[in-house]
Order: sequence, then structure tokens, then C-alpha cells
Amino acid sequence: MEIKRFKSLLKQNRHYITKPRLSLFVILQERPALTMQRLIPLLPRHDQATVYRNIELFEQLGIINRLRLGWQTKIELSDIFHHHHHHFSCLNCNKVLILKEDRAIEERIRRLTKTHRFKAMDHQLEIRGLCSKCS
Amino acid sequence: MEIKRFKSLLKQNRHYITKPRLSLFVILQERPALTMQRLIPLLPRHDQATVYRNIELFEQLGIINRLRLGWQTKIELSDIFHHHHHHFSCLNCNKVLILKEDRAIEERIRRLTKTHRFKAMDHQLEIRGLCSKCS
DNA sequence: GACAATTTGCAAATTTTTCGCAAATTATAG
DNA sequence: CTATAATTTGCGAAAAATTTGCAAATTGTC
Repeated sequence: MEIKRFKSLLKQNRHYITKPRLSLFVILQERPALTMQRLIPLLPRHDQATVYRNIELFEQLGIINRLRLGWQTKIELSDIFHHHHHHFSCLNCNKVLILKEDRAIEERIRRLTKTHRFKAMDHQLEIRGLCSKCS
Repeated sequence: MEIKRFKSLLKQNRHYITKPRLSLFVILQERPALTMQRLIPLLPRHDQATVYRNIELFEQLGIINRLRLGWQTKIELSDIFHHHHHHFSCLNCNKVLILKEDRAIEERIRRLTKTHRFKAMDHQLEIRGLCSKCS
């Protein structure tokens, strides 16, 4: 269960396990990349300030990533909780398609970071264009 | 001169070549990825509404890209005007390093999009972590 | 269960982005 | 070069998005 790891991640960092945090996590698990505007109404029992504060916290803890996909900034669970993947976003219909991780690319990235002496923590690849329906 | 191509791109799309647009373009050429907050004060002779409107226009025309680099959303000229490249951003000092394009990755991406029947227009890769100074 | 610490919800403030419109600027035609 | 038509700008104001302060509620610890 991912939720277990979520909880222990909070504990490890001395944050409380609260209802708003749990619901937020569950929603993020169920849905693909979401904008803030879509996310907030999905948590009607909690204040939007709470959502903002927890999204901020989750980002700091590496639980989520904020990505610019197409024209919008969206939020999604990070690789710790989802399988690592890349995105294809359609500039016309705004849909996002998940591309599963590609060995060759991953390997190449690992090399690159080594050469440059970075300590890479994660990476994201977005391909933008038109999906099969829109082109 | 890039500025020539910039102008003809505007013309092609029946937009006027105006002073605010020219200064905006020049600034974007001179600087690496910028946030809106940094960009606006760099154009003190023009209203921020004008900057917003033109950034919006530039994005539609593909002149710029908005990227989420590290914790911030930044703006930079697109591949049409810069050499295609990728980003490494440091989560500690917020600096962004440019990684020049990598043949292997590019090739792999081309394959991927073919397989999925996307019409890919561009793509971006961001590697996040700690730079050599911060790690 | 009691106590201490953190978090929440709410209202209000702040920041960011957008809008309407008159005046200025730009392109086009003569 | 000038007149005309169309677009864009600057400004103030509005709207939207995000953050803050603080009392009350919730959570973790003993």
C-alpha cells in the first residue's frame, strides 16, 4: 500500500498525519495530473488554504511534482508513488498521455548527470504536439 | 540575425511589430530563463499588462516556452531562436544549467513519438537535483 | 486522558493576472 | 508623406490566485 509509505514519509519528517493530508493524497492517487483549479473543488470539506499549504508541503517532501504540461501547470504524484513515466501533451485538446519509462533515455540521462557532476534526484520529459485525434 | 526571423514571424501571423514586443524579445535573448517577477521590472517603460499580453502572444506563436524549472515557472526563448537544449536545475540554489542537446536522447524521442502516432512539435527535459556546489 | 505541538478553517490581505477603454502606435493605400 | 483603418498600448480597476494571522480543532506523546 502506497498510503503506508506516504504516512511514514510524513512521520519521518515530523509532520502530522491529518485528514486533509490523507484525502489529498488519495485524490492525487486516483487522478492523473491535475491543475489547482480542478484539485480544490475535489476537496470540498477542506479549505483551499489548507490545500495550498499541503501541496507546498508535499512538494517540499518530494511527494508531488508540479509540471507545466502544455499550457497549464499541473500537479501529480512523484515517481516514489507512481511508476516513473514521461508525458506527451496535446497543445490542442490539452490531454496528457503517459509514456512509460524508456530504458535508453534513462540510461543516457544517468550518463549525462555523471559527466556534469550533478546529484540528480529526478527528471521529467515532456513531449508536446498534437495527439492522433487532433492532428 | 534572430530579430529578423522574429519580425517575420509576427508579420506572417498578422501581428504588429511594436516597441514593447521588440524590447521584450531582446531581453529574452539576453537572459536565460526568467520568471515573470524578474521579467516585468526589466521593462520599466512598458506596462505589466502589456508584458503579460505579449508573453501570451509569444507563447501562442511558439516564440517562447514557459517551463517549470525547479520550484519556479520560467520563460525562455524556444528552440527556434536558441539552440535546442535541456535543463538541469538545482533544487537548493535554484540555478539552472544548460545541457546541450544529446543525439541519443533526441533519436529515442523521435522513435517514441512515431510509435504513438503523435505529431511532436517540441520537447523538454529537465533534470532536477543538486548542482556540484550544493551537494 | 492530559498536555504540548501542529494543523485547520476562516476571513482578510497580498500578489498575480486579466480586462475595458481612450489614446497612441503601426500598417496600408493613395 | 499623409490619411485611414486596424491593432496595440497604458492606465486604472477588476478578477483570480495565493498567502497570512490567529483562534479553535486535531494530532502525537506520555
